Amino acid sequence: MISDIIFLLLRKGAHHEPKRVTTSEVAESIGVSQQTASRKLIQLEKSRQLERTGGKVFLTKEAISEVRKLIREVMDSLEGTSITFMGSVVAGIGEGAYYLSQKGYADQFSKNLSFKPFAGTLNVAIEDGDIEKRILLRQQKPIMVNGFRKGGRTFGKIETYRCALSGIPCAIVFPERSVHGLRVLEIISQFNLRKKLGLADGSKVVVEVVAN
Amino acid sequence: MISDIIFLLLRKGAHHEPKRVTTSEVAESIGVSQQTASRKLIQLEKSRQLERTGGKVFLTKEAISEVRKLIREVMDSLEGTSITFMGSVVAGIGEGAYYLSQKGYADQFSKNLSFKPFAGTLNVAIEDGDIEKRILLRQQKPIMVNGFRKGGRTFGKIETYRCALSGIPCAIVFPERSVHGLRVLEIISQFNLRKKLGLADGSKVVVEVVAN
DNA sequence: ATTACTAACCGTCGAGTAC
DNA sequence: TGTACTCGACGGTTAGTAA
Repeated sequence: MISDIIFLLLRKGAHHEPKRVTTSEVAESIGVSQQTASRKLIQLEKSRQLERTGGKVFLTKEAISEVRKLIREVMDSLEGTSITFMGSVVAGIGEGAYYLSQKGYADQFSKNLSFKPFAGTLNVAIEDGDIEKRILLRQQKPIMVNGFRKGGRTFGKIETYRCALSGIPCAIVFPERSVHGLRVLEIISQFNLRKKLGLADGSKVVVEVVAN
Repeated sequence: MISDIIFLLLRKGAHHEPKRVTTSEVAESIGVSQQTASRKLIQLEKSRQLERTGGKVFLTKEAISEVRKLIREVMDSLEGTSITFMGSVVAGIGEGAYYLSQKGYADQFSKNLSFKPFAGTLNVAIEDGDIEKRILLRQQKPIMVNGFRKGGRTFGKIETYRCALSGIPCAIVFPERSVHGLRVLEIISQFNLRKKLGLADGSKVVVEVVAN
């Protein structure tokens, strides 16, 4: 069983570098007393899941490895519930970037998808054989991003679905009035996917939809 | 905090369909008494994380949703923990080219890694300090390329990991029976990397592993 | 066989407190 | 400030056992 504290420290980034964390802080976060938090930290230190020096906490490789193992196991189990598209990168017309730069959308993406999107979409033309999967996907309940008005212009609502490209958390977006046909998926992510994954027009990609 | 039992049931596939699970089985798996397991199952049922009917257990959508949330959080945190090897190009013995020319492998590479590899591998000797990173890498879930038989010969399975050299998407391959020691990584790509990146024996390279 | 109750146990929790 | 010790009390755990 992986302790709550490990997940907390992971969220704090204590796997990268030692992070300053007080016992009261830990206590607050996991809902126990300062004393209990202190004791638990000592236990974790003894079992070599973390190291402490000068009030700073650092997760050991062993602990991270354990977490990775759990994640892998769970992902394997959850697999099969997912829809997978094969496709290739196609050029966009830069319109996605315009929409993503709108605060009205960006804030909602951050809130609902838990990442703030890079200002640009990756357009993926899916293989003919996978087009029916698109119908399947659209039958699922989307994560909604509401429309808004700004400067006399109306920005329509956007329906999104979480997905992953090469393990990177992304989202497929379906704007109310899409300029794309049924063959193209518009994908947003925290990163510039072309750069991060070394993609160019024509690059083959696999878009794995993960359930919300 | 997500209970051990939820992860156990997930591994059993109790999110797809009700699964037959006994309290003793659960007890054994999580290292408690049968009585405790029984109690915990009752608690989980009360908190609507699972449903039980006729000795079968079924995870609720709520529980699965919770797990997905955790997984997403952890993956986001782990992001950027990417492993990077420093190394230098070394001469190969041309064996890689022979393997890659085998249709049985090439097709799978195309499918699983989404590029059809150039018939030749780049061998990179990693720096001594980075050898432990190799262990770390091997703990991650590889992209599998299955073995096959052809003309009475057996070709073993290959475990691969996505990586990038100077932004070019590549893969590190670990054949089941490798001729290389722990110091050498075998890298494949769509391109002739020596040509494309102007590499010669001894050239320093950075191999960046990207999450699968 | 399996599940789940009761009862006694023991371990964990947190208040108080020293450092 | 913040950490970690002691110790009384509470709650979770297990053995025994009934259904």
